[in-house]
Amino acid sequence: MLPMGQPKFKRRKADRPDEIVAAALEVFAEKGFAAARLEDIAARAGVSKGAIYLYFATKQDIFRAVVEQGIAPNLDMVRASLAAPTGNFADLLRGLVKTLSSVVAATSVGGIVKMVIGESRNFPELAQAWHDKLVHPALDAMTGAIAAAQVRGELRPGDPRLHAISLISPMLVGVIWRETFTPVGADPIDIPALAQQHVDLWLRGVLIEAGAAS
Amino acid sequence: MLPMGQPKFKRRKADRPDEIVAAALEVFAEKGFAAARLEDIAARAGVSKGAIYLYFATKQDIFRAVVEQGIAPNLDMVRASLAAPTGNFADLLRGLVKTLSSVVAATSVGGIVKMVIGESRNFPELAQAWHDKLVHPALDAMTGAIAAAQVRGELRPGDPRLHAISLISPMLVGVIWRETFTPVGADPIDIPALAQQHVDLWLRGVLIEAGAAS
Amino acid sequence: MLPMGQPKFKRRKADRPDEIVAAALEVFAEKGFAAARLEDIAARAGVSKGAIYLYFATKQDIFRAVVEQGIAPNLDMVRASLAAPTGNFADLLRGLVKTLSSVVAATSVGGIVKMVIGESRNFPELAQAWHDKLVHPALDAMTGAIAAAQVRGELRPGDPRLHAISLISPMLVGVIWRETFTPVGADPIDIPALAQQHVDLWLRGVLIEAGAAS
Amino acid sequence: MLPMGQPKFKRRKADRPDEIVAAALEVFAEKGFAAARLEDIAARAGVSKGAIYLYFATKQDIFRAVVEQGIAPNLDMVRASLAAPTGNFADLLRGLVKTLSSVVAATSVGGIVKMVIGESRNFPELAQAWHDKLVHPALDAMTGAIAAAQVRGELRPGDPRLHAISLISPMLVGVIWRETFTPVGADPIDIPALAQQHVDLWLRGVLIEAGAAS
DNA sequence: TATGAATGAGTTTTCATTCAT
DNA sequence: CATGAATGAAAACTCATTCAT
Repeated sequence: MLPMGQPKFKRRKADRPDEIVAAALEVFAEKGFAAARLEDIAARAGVSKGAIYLYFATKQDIFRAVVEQGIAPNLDMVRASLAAPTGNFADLLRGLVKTLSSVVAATSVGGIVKMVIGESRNFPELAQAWHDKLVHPALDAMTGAIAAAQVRGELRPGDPRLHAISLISPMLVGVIWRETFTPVGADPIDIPALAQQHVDLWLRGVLIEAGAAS
Repeated sequence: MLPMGQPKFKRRKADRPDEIVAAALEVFAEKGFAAARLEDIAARAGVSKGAIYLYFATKQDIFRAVVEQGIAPNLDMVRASLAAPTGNFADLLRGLVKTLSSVVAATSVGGIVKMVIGESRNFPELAQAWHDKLVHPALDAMTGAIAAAQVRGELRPGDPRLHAISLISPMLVGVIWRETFTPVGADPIDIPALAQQHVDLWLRGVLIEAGAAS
Repeated sequence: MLPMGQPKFKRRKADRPDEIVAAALEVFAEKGFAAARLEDIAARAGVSKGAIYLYFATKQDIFRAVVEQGIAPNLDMVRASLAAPTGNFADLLRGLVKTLSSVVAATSVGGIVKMVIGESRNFPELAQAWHDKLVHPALDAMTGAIAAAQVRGELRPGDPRLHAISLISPMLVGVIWRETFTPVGADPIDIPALAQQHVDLWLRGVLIEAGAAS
Repeated sequence: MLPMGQPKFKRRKADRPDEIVAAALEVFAEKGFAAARLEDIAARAGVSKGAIYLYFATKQDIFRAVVEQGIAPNLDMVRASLAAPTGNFADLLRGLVKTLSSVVAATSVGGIVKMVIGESRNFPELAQAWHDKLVHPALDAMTGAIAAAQVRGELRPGDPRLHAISLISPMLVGVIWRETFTPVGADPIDIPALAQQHVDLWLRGVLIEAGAAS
């Protein structure tokens, strides 16, 4: 029996749950919920199978933690963008999209999005949480901003919610493409470039109208 | 009313595979591959578990059949749209999108798309087949049409592949939304309306420019 | 509907059971009872799976028929050998062994023996039938002949049953070797040569005794 | 009585595989490979079905382990016998046979031999391993010893390999008899007695020749 | 707390047997 | 009689979860 207790470099137990969730995210994103094996998650988190049950009661709980943990940071980002000073719409949008596309490129939202989509029928509560807490507020905010800009005469008329959807769709598709087709040899999509070109086009129109060149 | 009543016979070898694939599509789309139970597929197809193995060697084979069977009809649709008379780009596009959005609204592509995305890591061959046989050709054709229209001076410059992605993204997102969020109480997205407004906007631009006709 | 009945070359239905038994013998000998598939037997017999059930109620019944059908012809052979005129023992034995080893070389007893050995615990009735109807009578007859020859002073003393076993063992081992090791590349055993040399040796002794050369 | 009572603990990773192999040997020897149920093996080993899969990947692997584990100890025995001091052939042989027949009487080779014979077509690799590692070396050694004794003038001429086969056959048949016919009521064969009488006879000859010493 | 051997319920897969044609 | 599609009971195998250490 060692006289002086544990080695000081031992990982703090307080970090364990996060490490497990991080490992679980990888495995779930790769295999989906049902095909993911607790043993793989444990191995990737560097703990034993049994240790996982010290922090989570069931496999479903881990999954829930993973998906819910993906909400908060993105929610913050959305809130931050909404809190921007109300300049003109074009500038607002360009700023937002820049932030968004860098977040999307840098984080693992991709995997979580895949999971939310793929397991929406098996975990409706999670799809709902994602919708209610993240997707709907974000979409709502953007819809509101568009409507306001329309009222101000900055934007043409048109259903503002559909406009909002049009705006973010390519980025979402870019993420899905990266998760789905790039790994099997498809040409990658340059998400920031796509986002920028899309927004430019969206803002300026693509048809060259006689006498109305930009 | 049929003169002699429907045959209630069990022997229908020729029809079985399609019935099984149809049932499997429903179950796989709902649960994903791993969580789908052969027993459920069998029950929904109205056959016994054993009968499935008269037509498919493994569960994976059923899955493959489902996903591959989703390629051909859509491929035909793409081909048909490409064979359209070469009018001006706007008309071509409006026609294509109309077809596309009605197909998307009427068929079960939604479920298959979900499966392809969700199981892309577990069945890379299928993701690849979908990409190589359907997604890439379709995207390529659209990219070509856009590039041609740019050359003709109908469209502004810009990366034509990214343009093509921008164009179809909202429809894809609409389908995913329908599969993911509508079932948990989210406001549905009117896909045809979205598609039309998106195309209009894409073609005409959304910013009201001084001196530009509507 | 054909006016004149069946084509005359159609196989007589009376032959069917035998054909099935013959096919079953092959498959059972190769795979053993449990691993043999009815479908394989049917295919090898050139009939449908269903047809088998017109002649046999269960798979076990086919197996019983196969094993029992292996008894009768061999039993006849034993009887014939026993009915031989009581010459001196050596001649009797040489005749018997010649017959025996040619039978063994020409027929499929090998496979049946394998089956009887391998399935003796699963079908004790069959092991018993083989013992009671074939093995025991044959062994008994030979034991009797040896005992008689001992009484006549032709043979040295010794347990006659053990002597009988000694005598036939090499032939049995030869058959088992042929079924077991020859197919995996072992040098084959020349059963007739083995039988003859064994009997010669058995009759004459192998030690060269001083002053007693044959 | 053990001082502290037997540990009734479940955790015995090191012992499990052997316990499972021992249990499997019994079940396989009784039922054959295909008819043996994992559940029976597990029950006889005192573990759950699942525990077996902690040590063996498939049912076939267990079978292989059982059969291969039967090779080594017998191989040792053969080697030991061969290492005997080169006395005259008769003594060598009597020693060998004594060892052999006691081993055969005391161990479970019988069951394994049955399995090797019965499953030779389903597991050719195992039949081959038994032949190459055990049967062939043993037979070869004996063949060599016989040939040498012939050269020394101790033994009469004759194919030494067939001689070797003649010599061991009765013991093999004795084992098979014990496994096959004794359980269904046949008179048992006294294997050591059979072996001794066989060797005596083999060495001395059975025909009483005029003028020959006993 | 932490481990990982052990459990057993649940799933895929096989195949003897049935039965509609 | 004959067929072979269909059935469903049985068996191999997996893996989330428990628990002795």
